[in-house]
Amino acid sequence: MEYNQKQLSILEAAEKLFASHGFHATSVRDIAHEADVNIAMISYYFGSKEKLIEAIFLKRIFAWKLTLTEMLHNSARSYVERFDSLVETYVTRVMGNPCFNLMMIRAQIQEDIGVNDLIHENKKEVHEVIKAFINEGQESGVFNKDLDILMMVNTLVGTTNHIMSTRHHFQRLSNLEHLSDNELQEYLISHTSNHLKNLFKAILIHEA
Amino acid sequence: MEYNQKQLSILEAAEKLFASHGFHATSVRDIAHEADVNIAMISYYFGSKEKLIEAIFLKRIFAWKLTLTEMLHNSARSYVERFDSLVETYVTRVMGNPCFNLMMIRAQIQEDIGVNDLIHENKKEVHEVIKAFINEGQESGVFNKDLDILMMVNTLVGTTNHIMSTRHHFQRLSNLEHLSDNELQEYLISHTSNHLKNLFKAILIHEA
DNA sequence: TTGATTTAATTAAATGTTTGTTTAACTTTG
DNA sequence: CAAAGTTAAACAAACATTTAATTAAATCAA
Repeated sequence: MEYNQKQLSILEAAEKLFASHGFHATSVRDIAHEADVNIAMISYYFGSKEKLIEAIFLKRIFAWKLTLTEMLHNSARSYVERFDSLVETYVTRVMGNPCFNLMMIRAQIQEDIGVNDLIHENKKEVHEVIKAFINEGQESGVFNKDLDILMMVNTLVGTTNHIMSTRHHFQRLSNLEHLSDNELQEYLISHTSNHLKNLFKAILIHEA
Repeated sequence: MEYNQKQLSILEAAEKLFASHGFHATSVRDIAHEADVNIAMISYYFGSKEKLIEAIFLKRIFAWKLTLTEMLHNSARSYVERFDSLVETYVTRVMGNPCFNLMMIRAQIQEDIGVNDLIHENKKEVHEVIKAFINEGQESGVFNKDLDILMMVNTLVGTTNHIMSTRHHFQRLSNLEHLSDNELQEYLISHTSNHLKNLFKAILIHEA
């Protein structure tokens, strides 16, 4: 799990190219060229194109699970604070790593890329953690009963991913074409997380 | 725009394969085999693999724009009824045509497939129609002011697409593995559209 | 520290498939 | 009998991966 500079160049280049052109449309030649290494280095270090994409996923998924669990178990903060922080952290993470998250979306859609089982296993664990947190908040009387937690998670993930993956359509539709990529990213983080927090608060803590 | 049986077989096979394996991972040989036609027929009828995918998009997009406009302009129904019908019709359409919608999602993510401009143009028109409808509802006092319509549309589209494209993950997480594909589809249509209607109603017609 | 020897890193070239598209011959149809 | 439909075979280009040769780095006894 420890990579040298050349391996990191390959991982970064692959993530970028897989994200914008897709796994199958990206040749190992393209990756080697983008990373400025010889073609054979990819087989030498990672074995194959398939194993390369697996390495990318394993690295990121592990880190996210850790962040999430620590955040929701932080009992120093109120349930509402922790929920807001969940939304904001998730949105920030997706908007901040568009390349990786586009890869992830594509891998879930595609049935033939080997990492699908890995992703499902991770989804399940993440869902359990969030469900446990919200149930705890319900028992302590902060959150409403009768919440469809799975649907809420799907709204969080679906909305955020959709806005991220079509952000340039969004930019044009909002007349924000004067913004730089970084400015757009900041804008999307604040607007998306505020929108979602409002939406969820309406069913989480207000009466029906 | 009028296709014979052989052309329809090709279109259907291509839609299915592009959806599950992606554009680049699907060879014209695969399509020819799935459609049970000779390889050369694809070039003969559609010119190229690129023009084949364009034909698929043009056919579907035109039909959806027509349905939507007619529905929202039907002044015999109340604003709330028309809004509910918008949500329900959209969800039904996405869940009912997973192949095509997976293709659409992928095309938006991928920058190199030629249909991206076509999709953006369509998105813009659809957004204008929905915006005009909601503004009308606001002026007649049915809907709240200060709505971020673009964010709402992104939540509708993002949530629905996400649930559709990860429906088998969803099925496992909900312990619904005993359902057939058709039963699952029915379940997803009703649950997703009810969830979204509730969510939107909380910010559309209830006070802040 | 030196020099011998092994290991790891790197390369250009070659390998054998698979790709999208075309061709030229053949059959069916109006 | 010409036009449209259909086919198997052929095409060059691009593909992922391997090979064999070369260089750099590491190891270690003297």
